[in-house]
Amino acid sequence: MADSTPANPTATDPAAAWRGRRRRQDHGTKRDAVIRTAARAFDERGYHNTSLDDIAAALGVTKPTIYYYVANKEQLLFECFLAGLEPIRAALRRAEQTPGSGRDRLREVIHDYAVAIASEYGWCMVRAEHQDLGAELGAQVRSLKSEIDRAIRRLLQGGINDGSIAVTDPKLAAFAIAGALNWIAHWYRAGRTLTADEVATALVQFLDHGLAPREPRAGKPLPATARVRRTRSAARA
Amino acid sequence: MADSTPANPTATDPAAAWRGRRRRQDHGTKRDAVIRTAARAFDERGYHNTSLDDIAAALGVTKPTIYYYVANKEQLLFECFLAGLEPIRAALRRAEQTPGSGRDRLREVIHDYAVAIASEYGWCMVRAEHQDLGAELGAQVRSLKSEIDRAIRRLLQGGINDGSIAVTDPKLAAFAIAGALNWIAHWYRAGRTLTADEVATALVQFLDHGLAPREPRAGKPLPATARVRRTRSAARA
DNA sequence: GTAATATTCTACTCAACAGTAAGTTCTGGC
DNA sequence: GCCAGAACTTACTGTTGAGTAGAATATTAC
Repeated sequence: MADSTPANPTATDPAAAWRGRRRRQDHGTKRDAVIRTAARAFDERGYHNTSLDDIAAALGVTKPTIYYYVANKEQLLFECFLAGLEPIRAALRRAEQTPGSGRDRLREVIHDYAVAIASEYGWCMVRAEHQDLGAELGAQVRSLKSEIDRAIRRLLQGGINDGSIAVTDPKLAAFAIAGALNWIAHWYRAGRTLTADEVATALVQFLDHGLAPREPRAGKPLPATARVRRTRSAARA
Repeated sequence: MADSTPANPTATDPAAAWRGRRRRQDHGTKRDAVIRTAARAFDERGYHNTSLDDIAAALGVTKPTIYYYVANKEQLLFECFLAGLEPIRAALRRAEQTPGSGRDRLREVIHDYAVAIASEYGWCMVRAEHQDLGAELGAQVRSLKSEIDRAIRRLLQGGINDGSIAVTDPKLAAFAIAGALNWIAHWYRAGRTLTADEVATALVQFLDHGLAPREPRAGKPLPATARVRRTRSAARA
């Protein structure tokens, strides 16, 4: 749902915002193009290996032009983060208002979350270092991320309460689910064998299988604390 | 090999390798101290926000001393990666030689993998960018990582074949599991509420629950990890 | 048209930091 | 007690890249 503007060429080729007639383009369109191009460059080469000159070159402009649209490099990364995060927040808002079991609602969120991470903003959301944003923006990112974490935990807890989900530790489960989804940003490349939607659907299936209660019949809790034997891992202090 | 010296103070405080009266220390010990200190610094501030002067200062030496032990900054990161990876490779080797169902063997690997990621080398293994190593070392890292990925897929496939594991897509499942585990490097901090072993055990439980077949099959008794907790809530349609 | 404003450019500054040259000090071997 | 080489230092170089000043050009308003 991110780039749904009907026939928007800047979605596939942001530099198009500058090409063609030098007519006064919408300021917002160009700003979006800057952000999207930056996100792609960061994804490809990393934040520190991407100079603003690189991004400018990809857009067919010069470095000061970028400063006309964003305050500095930090803020550029921050905007990439926000742009990518929006669909996830939307999905969570939707889930809050949707009726249904916790598990059903979580399934929807997992799907949309996965698609969002598979987007060009995935890197900025998942792999960018908080230290690269300043103290100010870093704290904002942290806050937004933990908000999402809490929302997922709430969904899990809801599912546990209504019996649609069976996990022992919702906090750990939330981390595990987030990890499985965020990891998409590490391995997925658009345009290969799988579409983002296929990946999302497959992960929904895998995770949902793990969340489901083991047996549909109620009222027979097993005292199961599966212990891993052979603990010969050296303690690190 | 890495930190096997019994009462080794350099494990907690690598700078100790230089302190004390004993000037001429073992070359290997100091080199390990350099690598471990670098790993911690990278974890804390990121690769690019850590200068070699920072690492040198943490060790109580000067920058050229670091060059006495490693060729350059890239190689330093690479060594951190290798150091962290070793326990994982060991766990996989062990699994290959161990009898038992695919699921049992995978459980062991997951545990040891999680502990390894929770180590001080977790950042270097998971979050370091391949581009920051050169083409040469980057390719080596990629190769080692994909080797691990293949091993996990093999374990999954083995479990599918012997009926102890039920997943539809082993490739996707391997990514999901790796993601859940690697994500530890993003959120876990040693010395807080949980020990590495506790985290590992909890994740083993969560993931194992997801891998288990839905209902017990004939001839393959499953360990009692299943757990259904029903609260008194009514089901909603 | 012309003034006002928006946009983009050229041409810089300045600091950070990887990496090095060349010298100094320590230590074990003899 | 002297030497060879290991270990470490001080003091540099060169480059890269973020960020800026101010001029130039385009676009809109009138």
